[in-house]
Amino acid sequence: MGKKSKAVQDRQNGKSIGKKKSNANPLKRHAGKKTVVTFDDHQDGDTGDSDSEALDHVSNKELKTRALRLLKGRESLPVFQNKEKIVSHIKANPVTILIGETGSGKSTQIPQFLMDEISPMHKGAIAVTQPRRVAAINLATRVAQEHGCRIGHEVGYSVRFDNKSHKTRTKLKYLTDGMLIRELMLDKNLSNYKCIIIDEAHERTILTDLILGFLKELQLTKRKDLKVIVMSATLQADLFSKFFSNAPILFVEGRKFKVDRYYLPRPCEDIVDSVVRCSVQLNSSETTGDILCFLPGQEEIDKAVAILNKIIPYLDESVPRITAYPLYAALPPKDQAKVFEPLKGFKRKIVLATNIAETSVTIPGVKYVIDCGLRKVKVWRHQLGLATLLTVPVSKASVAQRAGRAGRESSGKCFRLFTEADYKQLPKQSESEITRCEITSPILMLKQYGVQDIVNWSWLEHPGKEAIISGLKELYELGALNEQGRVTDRGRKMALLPLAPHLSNVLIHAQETQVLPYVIDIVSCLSVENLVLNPLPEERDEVNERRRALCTLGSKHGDLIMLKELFDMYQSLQSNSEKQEWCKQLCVSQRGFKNVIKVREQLTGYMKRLYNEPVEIKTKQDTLQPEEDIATNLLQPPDIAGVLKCFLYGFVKNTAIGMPDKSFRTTPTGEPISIHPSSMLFMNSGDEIGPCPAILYIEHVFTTKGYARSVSRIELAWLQEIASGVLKQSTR
DNA sequence: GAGCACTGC
Repeated sequence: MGKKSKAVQDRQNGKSIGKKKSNANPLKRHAGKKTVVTFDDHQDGDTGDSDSEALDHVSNKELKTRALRLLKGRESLPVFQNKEKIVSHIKANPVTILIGETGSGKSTQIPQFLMDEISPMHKGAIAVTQPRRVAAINLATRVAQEHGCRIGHEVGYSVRFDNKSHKTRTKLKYLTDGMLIRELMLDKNLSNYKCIIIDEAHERTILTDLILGFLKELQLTKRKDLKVIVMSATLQADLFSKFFSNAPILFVEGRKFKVDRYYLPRPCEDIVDSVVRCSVQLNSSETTGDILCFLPGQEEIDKAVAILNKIIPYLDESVPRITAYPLYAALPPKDQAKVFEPLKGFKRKIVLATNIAETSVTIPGVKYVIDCGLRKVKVWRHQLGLATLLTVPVSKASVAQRAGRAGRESSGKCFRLFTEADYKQLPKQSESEITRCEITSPILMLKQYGVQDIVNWSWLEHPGKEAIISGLKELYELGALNEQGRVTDRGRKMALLPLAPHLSNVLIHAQETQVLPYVIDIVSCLSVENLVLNPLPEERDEVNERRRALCTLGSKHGDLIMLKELFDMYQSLQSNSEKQEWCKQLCVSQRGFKNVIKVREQLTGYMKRLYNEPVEIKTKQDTLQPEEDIATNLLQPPDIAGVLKCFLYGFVKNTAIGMPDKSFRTTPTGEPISIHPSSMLFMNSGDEIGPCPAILYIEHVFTTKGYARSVSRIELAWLQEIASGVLKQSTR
């Protein structure tokens, strides 16, 4: 059904493919000359990424044949059998809540049904949002194959730094929820779309929650014709249904294998110990299949791996040889990749992972799951203005998701390191992001969109009045909102930058004080996660020493300046192998630095547009200098003051004053705060410039005590200069 | 003397 029309569409597109290629790669490399980003809704195909169309040599006929071959597999998916029912249901209702279990094929098939079946009278495309980039790219790639077209034509995707979609030609677009929010800001009515599908809505990310609120309001006002489908894997259906005035719920069962669940007869005392015991026992009793263990954090994982490695030599010859792998986000990508390598011979993988393996990473070959039932979660305290990192029990939904990891390829077993009674006590769902995070950025988005009354907006789940008020206050203090609560010119700029409002403000000040080229590098580094990695305990001291020796300014002025020094050094290295070796030596992520370059290009483009003037960007040649020169030429001490003062404009509240006993107390509340051991300034004796009179930090996290992360040394005079200015503004 | 997980034209 509808296959013929697809073929026709493809033939029509055959011509434009060649044309596309000829103007596909004009830009890149020379950052000084071009702007990658524009503020226009310019969705044309890929913007010149060199990996563009690997399928170019394949004929349209061949694409069709390949699609036909995939059809059999599609037809066996559970959603396919219910196609008629699903489609007629969606046609009849403005909002459909679709509960599809994993393996039902909902994310790939339903959008394709709608592509064929929604009346062509309805102009516009179908958008499918995903919380993660890789998912959006993978789904789009798969669906393009099934549909028999090239990626970026009828089927495409749009994620940060990578857009393979066409404004008019693309009929089905997979995008990250962040990208759809961006599109909403530019086109408040989403007039290019006839249907929006929100996938993985049960994950309840802040951005998905926001989109659902926007969609509800749109449907009530300017887009009564807009179809909305909310897809969710587990039971949060009632919440979504109620939110969309009791929209009907559709269930589609999945196709997964049976997973047997086992509980402990009584609670365990030490989860690391229990995980190790359980996996070793499992290794002796079961012959095939790998083991995936969920532990709350890096500390527990490293411990468990160390214990397993000690035990391995003593294992009986008759049982498979164990290889233990840690898996968490802060691990260098190379080590992360090891969990995917198949083992040869009489061997078994034991992967010890954080929550990363619950949704983001799927490990093939897993037949057994050991779940300690805990995870770490960051909770923002609005009253205190700091984040706390807590170890908490997971939800029933999470526990089910984790167990499901054992039944992806065949039937499996899941061992829960808690009692069945404890299981029954678990909350149904985890606390959603919107209720536990800082929401300055979402509030600014809403304001910029034109929402006046934030408290009474159509929140899927209300973040709480307190959170909204502290967010509004914060935005006012940053100069993003005026006394009437309206977005200022500065606020408009801040909303357009893909950064937290605090960092946007830093960038704006940098522009105003002519230090943008330095500051933009540091801000880019800060917005890339896991750039500076944590060395393993045995290499920790060496790595710290190397960093200290290379970053001479950073060791005096702190982590922000260190980031700049590291980035300059990275850029100055010629060959890839040199870069690789350098990254390894300093325990920093090469992939991270590649992202820094992308972020910097994007931010540079935005700043250029915002100020309508060229921003001076150093080309490779400008930053190419030996390490000594970086210290002498690139950042002179007066510049450092100027650079750090910019950060003070975004983070005045994140400052602490040095006490005579070398401890620090925060300026807003006088709480004690310690410099995090990962900081350059940790154990800093002050050297020739004396102990820090005050510090500025990007993050304040409470774990065992209050820690300042990404710390810089500042002078009391700067603090007085800037704090009084900010104070004046906020008390006016 | 320590680091849950995502994401943004």
